[in-house]
Amino acid sequence: MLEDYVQLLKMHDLKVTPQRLEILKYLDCHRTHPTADEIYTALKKNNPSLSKTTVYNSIDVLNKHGLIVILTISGTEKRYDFTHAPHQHFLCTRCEKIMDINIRCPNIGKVVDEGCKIEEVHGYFKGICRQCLEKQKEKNA
Amino acid sequence: MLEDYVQLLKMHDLKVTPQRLEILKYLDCHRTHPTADEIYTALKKNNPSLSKTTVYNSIDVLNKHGLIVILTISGTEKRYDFTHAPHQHFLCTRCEKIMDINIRCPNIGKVVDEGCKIEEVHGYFKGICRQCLEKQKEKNA
DNA sequence: GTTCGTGCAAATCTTTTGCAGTTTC
DNA sequence: GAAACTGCAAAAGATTTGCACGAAC
Repeated sequence: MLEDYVQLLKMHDLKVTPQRLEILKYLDCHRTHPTADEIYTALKKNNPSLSKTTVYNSIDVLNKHGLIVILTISGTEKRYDFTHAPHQHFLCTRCEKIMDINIRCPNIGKVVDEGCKIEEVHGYFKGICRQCLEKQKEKNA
Repeated sequence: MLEDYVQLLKMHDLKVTPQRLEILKYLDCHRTHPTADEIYTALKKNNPSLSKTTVYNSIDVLNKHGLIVILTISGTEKRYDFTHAPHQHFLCTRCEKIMDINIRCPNIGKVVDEGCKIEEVHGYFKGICRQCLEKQKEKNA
């Protein structure tokens, strides 16, 4: 519901603008870790005046308020994730797809030994995804 | 020993060039996760003809052969780490320093459930480091 | 009405590419 | 001597900045 995003923004004392609502909604509905450019291109269709600066600006505030997470698993561009249940990410180095994975690792996030305050935890795994492995198998056969 | 780096390169069937030796040595001796620019600036002092392209080229082959690891914990630029014992990284969002941390997480790297082949594991933690926390405490006092 | 957000153009920063000349093996 | 490496200049790609106008509260 769009009203949910309105509430979400208000809860964080953020001004409610159509652009922010659309970006939030897009990220909530597309858990595919899109780039800024992908968000921009997708939303531009229904809002031709949208600018990339606004996408970056909005991403920045939404992230600062914890509504979205920035992924740096791909070194070349940032990707964005609607904030939801903790999970890790897997990048296939063959097809470049990024997918959510769940790894049981009870110790993650519990490191306070060294006296530092941990606010964000990112588990990034890289390798070859099932589809790509299977494609290779077929090829070899 | 410089001879060690020569052997390391030869073991991987890589041509031994002064630039590669220097870069390897630099990363081995400076476990501070430097950027390409930091490596370049540091090595340029003793080798004024060094080019940034060579730094990037060398980094690329060394990484492809597993001698160094690329860190994407900072979204803005890549950082490099001489390959050694598995460990995780912590980025202080206040002072921007990146440090090694060790987290006991026996499950990490053992995910083959989903049928994907994991080749690299990166644990990135972000927050505020001890020094910055203490600085803040003093300020508040 | 004031504060904050949007969008344009230009700038910045990191990394990549094409290519001629040089080095390694 | 062939193949690979280096370094220059230019290009590419992502993100940021300055600023005028407009929207939200």
